[in-house]
Amino acid sequence: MTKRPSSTKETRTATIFDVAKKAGVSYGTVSRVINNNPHVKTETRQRILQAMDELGYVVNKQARILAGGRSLTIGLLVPDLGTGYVGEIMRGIDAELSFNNLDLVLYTTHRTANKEANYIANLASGVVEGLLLLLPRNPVDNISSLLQRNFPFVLIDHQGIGRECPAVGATNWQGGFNAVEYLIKLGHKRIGFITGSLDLGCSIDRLEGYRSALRTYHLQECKELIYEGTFEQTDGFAGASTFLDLANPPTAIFASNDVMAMGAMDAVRNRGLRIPDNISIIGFDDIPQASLTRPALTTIRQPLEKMGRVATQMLLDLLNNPERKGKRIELPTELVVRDSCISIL
Amino acid sequence: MTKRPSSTKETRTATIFDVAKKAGVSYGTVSRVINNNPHVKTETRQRILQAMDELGYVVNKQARILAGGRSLTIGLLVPDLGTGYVGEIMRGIDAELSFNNLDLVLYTTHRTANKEANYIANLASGVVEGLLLLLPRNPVDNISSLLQRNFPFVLIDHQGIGRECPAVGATNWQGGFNAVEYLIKLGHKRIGFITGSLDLGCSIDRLEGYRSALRTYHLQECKELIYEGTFEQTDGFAGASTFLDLANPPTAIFASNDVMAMGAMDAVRNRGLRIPDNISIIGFDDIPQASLTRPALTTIRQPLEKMGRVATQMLLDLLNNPERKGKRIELPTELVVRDSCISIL
DNA sequence: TCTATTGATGTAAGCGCTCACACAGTATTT
DNA sequence: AAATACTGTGTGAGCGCTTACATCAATAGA
Repeated sequence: MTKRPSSTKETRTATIFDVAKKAGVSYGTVSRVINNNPHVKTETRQRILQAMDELGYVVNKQARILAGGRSLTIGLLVPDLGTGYVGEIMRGIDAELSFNNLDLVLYTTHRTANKEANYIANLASGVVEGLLLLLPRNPVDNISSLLQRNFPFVLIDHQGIGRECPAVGATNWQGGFNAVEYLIKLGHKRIGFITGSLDLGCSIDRLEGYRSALRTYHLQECKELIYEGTFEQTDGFAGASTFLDLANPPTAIFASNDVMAMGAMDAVRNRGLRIPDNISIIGFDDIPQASLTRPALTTIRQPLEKMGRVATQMLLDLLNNPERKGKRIELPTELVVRDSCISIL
Repeated sequence: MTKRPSSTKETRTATIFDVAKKAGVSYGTVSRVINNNPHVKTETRQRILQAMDELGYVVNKQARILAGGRSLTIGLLVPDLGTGYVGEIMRGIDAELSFNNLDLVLYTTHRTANKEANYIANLASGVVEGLLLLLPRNPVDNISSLLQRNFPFVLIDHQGIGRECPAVGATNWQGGFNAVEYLIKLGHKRIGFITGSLDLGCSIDRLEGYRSALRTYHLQECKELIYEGTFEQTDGFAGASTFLDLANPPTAIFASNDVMAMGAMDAVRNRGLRIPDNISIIGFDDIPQASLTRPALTTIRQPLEKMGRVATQMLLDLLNNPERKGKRIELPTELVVRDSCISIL
């Protein structure tokens, strides 16, 4: 309960009253300038701006929010930190926010799971103006609560519930299709697929893309060539191992994300096999590590950084136009050919 | 300037007054309960707590800060996002903060570079109670400003100015020494060293560790075997390339961080040489990618996640005991042997 | 038994701001 | 020329809380 230095006399920071006094106007006018209210004479505005500058005045965010103003900060809810995936998206968000002079409050899921009330209250008390939800774990609860409160938010890399939510994703179906098509054109006929968590729409879409490509090229879908994973490296390892144990193992493996692809690479090497000579591997995401593996991983690039950017823009748009109903945007994926796939024709 | 739903009548959240009314006490007493003031009868406290619970009351942070209370959030200043290095440290910070029920506001350097005033003002107005500075770019300015304001902060992976600052780092000297000692014991006599940014204390320390190890084992330090980098992958590539152009190239390269080590690996492979057969490479950090490279990178592990944790604990300690003068803590580094170094004895 | 101390509560003031309203002055309309 | 609009500004109230002080009862010390 220590008193902050800022509240002691000596370090007092300037308030609108100080500015008003210095500029010879009332505090109300200063407030108008702060809020870009047009009803201020240009000359007066100049004078106030100058006074602010000389005093080093900066608006007190707490007071502003409390009085009903804007907080100019948005919240970001992420499942966890430290994976390249989240980092990339955050970079995009940060860049966009920075450009618009907004602050970022970070919430991690494990935290808010315990303190749901607190987190909701933060929203309610205006700490953040809007929310960016990155791959939320228990989306239905959160989202319906937000919808009900009419609180602005954008989902990232998540389908939302009932497609009614503002969301930014990638063309997962197309990406899956392209990956498999690429392998097929390389001559592969037996292609193993390691899925992501099937409770996530993106995973389903990638799976459907895989299936569709097989159908398009008149290949039979084999049950034993689909392994259900959860986006973890160990799933990739296990999936690939399972495939290699098959009597008739696949000649190529498509993993629903890069991390699992790396796990698969490990499994393959573990058997003394070589990539891509003995088996081709393709991933999904193009996280920064993908180009660093040996062999460098061929993958479907999701524009993660851009997804962050676009989602943020969308949220800002929603904030400025509350009546607007956010829609779902899908950013195109792209095949990035590196060294982990080979033609067997 | 849209009004938040929270300020409309229908969605009004409960205030201390609502709680007070429900519990049949005055708002002051409710405030006491919130702030753990001992002067409340246990029975009364129970009643208030229950009322809070029933009303779903949560304290309004803005009002609390404005009135002079604690914000319960701390700020984190990072140079950028998306590298494994920052992510790992953030994980530690987040875990510790989460444990203590504190929120996190994220500032990235590029942003605050432009908006220095804003950032300082945020501090002054109590948005954050303390600050964690991760590898600040222009540390002298920031730090002296913070010291002068007597504002609580902790440096991470940075020496500070004049060793007077609370800081958490790793045993960079020892780590550098151990890396080189390991190579020497493997029989290497010509060891190239790629430095980090030499304006950072940690880089200097690693360099000194390198030198000290050479001296200890009676090896001559060669000017041409020290390449000055800036922690970027391209520096690793350039440094290794330079070494390989030497008439008498080194048999091992020690890079001041893993990212540069990866760059060096690329350069080596680019010449058609093999790691570790033709040249051994050792890094520093042990970022998550390090174990994914081929061959897996031998490196000096910095306990990044732990550094984040410890720094956070230190900051919390500082907040609770303002009179205490934070000291510098160095966490031990550790040699992680993987596959990128080989004995040439 | 009377005063000093502490415990438990209530109350006033104010943190720095925004918003709604009031009101003067100027411009535009009829 | 009067009515109507706007422009530009000042003022009051209040956001939800903490803090300092006031109050009053209960206990302790003399």
